[in-house]
Amino acid sequence: MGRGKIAIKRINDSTNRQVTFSKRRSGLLKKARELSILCDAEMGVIVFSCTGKLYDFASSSMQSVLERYKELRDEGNQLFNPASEIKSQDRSFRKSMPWMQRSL
Amino acid sequence: MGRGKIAIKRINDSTNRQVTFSKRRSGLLKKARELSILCDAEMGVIVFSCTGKLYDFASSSMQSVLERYKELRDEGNQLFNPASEIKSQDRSFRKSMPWMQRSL
DNA sequence: GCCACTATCTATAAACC
DNA sequence: TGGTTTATAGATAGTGG
Repeated sequence: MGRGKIAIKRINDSTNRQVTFSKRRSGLLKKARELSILCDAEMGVIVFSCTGKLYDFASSSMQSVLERYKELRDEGNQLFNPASEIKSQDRSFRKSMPWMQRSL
Repeated sequence: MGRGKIAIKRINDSTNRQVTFSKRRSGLLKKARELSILCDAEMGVIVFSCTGKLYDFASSSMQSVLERYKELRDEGNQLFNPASEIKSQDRSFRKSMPWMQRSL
């Protein structure tokens, strides 16, 4: 969008990259906020800038989103009950996440 | 965007809400992917539909994003070293997140 | 590195299959 | 219920201060 079309690849010029990051980051967070409100969806967005600064959005609270994410991952993992029904998921989220076990 | 303008408030009609969710979710994930590539930013997006289905995107891996998020939260919390320098953050992320302590 | 402008590009609300 | 089309709203690339 804008005066010219750009290819989706890393922007080499750091100044331009920073400007684009600022613009698109705010656009992304706005879209996230709108989606959560319009569709009553729980969601979270976490973004780190190149300089390590954090920007985020959570419809409820990030804690709630991450807890729910972890629960769904645990279910998908079926670490302790491999025979039980597996909830359908679109993508490959059934990989083990031992680093998150017992964190709550 | 579209034939008509809509207010940013919960869509009451469930069919319409579902359609909008589907469209805007894919748009959001696309934007997230573009931002991460264009600006070389590490990021993660987690979305739950009304029906509880999970959709997400992570530039690297969700594990990496969440670990980094936790680390930054811990720094900001300064739970064990309140006198040390506090990294600047835009928003109110310095609330305690005891539920995440010692999870890694 | 940040705000304003605006020509253009993209996302999407409705309509239609 | 899920794709396709189309007009329009919205996002943003390039530019200037």
